[in-house]
Amino acid sequence: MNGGKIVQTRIKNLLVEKPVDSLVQVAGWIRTRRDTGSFSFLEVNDGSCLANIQVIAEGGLANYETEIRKLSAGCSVQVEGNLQVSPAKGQDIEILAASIIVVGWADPEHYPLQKKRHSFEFLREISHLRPRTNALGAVARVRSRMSYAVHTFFQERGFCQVHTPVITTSDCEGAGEMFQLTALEAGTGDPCGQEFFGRKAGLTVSGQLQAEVYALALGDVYTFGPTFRAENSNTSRHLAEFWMVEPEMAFCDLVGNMRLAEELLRYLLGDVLTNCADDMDLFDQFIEKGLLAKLRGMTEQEFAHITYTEAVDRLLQSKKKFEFQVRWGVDLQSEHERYLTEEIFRRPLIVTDYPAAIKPFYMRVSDHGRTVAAMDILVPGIGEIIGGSQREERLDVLTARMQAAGINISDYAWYLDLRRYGTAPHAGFGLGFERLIQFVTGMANIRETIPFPRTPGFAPC
RNA sequence: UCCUCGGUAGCUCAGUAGGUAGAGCAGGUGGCUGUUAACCACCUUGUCGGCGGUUCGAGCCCGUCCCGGGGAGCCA
Repeated sequence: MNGGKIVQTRIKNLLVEKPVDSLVQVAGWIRTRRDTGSFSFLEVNDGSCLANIQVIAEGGLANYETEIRKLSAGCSVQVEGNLQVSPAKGQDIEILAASIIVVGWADPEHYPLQKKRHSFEFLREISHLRPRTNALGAVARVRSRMSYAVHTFFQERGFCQVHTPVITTSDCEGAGEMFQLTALEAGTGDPCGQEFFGRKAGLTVSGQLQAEVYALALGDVYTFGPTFRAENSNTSRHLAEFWMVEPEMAFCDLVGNMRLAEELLRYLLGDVLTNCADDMDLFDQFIEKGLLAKLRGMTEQEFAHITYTEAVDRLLQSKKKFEFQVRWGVDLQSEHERYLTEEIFRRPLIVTDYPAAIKPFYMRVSDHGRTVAAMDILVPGIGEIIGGSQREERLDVLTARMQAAGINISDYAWYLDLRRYGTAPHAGFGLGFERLIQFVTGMANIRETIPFPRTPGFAPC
């Protein structure tokens, strides 16, 4: 170490390149130590990949008795030594240490992570340490790769990324409760925060309305950022803060919208299967048996597609007894959605053309006026993963719908201007990023798909 | 927010005719072995979720609150 960052090799590269008989240096955290009579085996993980590298620490090392025999899970070390072929089963290569520097100790009496498997509920209580586990580390790498793939997908297709605001004064109807913003100390003044922006402001529930602005200037755009919902919702599929991918395309209708959504999902699945193979194997083996087969099937098979009306018919025809009755004009319940995607079609399903009365003002009304050009993509196990629509581009129709919904037109003058000046058909959708990660990793609870989950009553750091 | 099941050692859990608690793993000590969920022996550990109540006596019964799982609503 001669100032600056320690120069070392990432374990991922060592395991791929296997530069046998060369001097290597790794830095990471001890997973386990096993002693033999005269030397010790250390499992070191540096987070670059799922696998550890085995380090042989011989008794002759200067700090063998004083330090190495005291190493335990969680300690950070810097190891230098010769990479050699391992004579025993279990690993191809290992490092015969020439020196091991203990960078940071982790008192085994108090370090909460043990060698054994922990419950995800417990790990959630130590969100600052859980990325050091195999499963949560794998989720973090998959999440990073998926994020990269989202950008690659859109950039390769000429989409322009737009950073839509986190603070907003316009509510995106039908997108849940908005967190309200204030600059005042609690209880000292206007609770709605009107003192700062001059009007009620909150954290965005969707970047869609602002994305529409840029779509009607740049053509194809997308936003990918944090989104907030103040709903008091406690399920394995909800977060108060989550990330959403929202493309918006000008001169595009519902068909083009559906095509893009399906293409995006299949691209992302293919990418992660190719580029996160080891992590995905872990999920397939320990989190959801058959996960890989399920995902591969999705990349090969086209999504099913039916209209809401057809979905209602199919549900009515089925002999299945539902808790909630199926009826045209009423939104599909979770049990209906799950039955459609898990039992009837057994693959991702796009449902389109919902009744206008149950959908927000911005969705394009059909000629007969009964339905809107909406689409939901349902996947087995998760339910709705994408929701989108063709937007209402006709000024008079949009204005009428907003008035019918009781929306203050003057607050949305800017939104109506998009229809007043050079309006164009356009469409887009929102993809819940964590729900996608949930689907891809097989994690049962969405709180394991984001580093620091925020849920009602839970935001520890 | 509603329904439902839970909260006991650091972790995962057992523990009802109400009589102040156990196991496995982890941790500590010693031994053994190119080990890899290592193994063998011994040892340590508890405001039984919080508060209140019933009772001579509560982990166990009652009330209430908090937290977690599953489901619902809401949604992505």
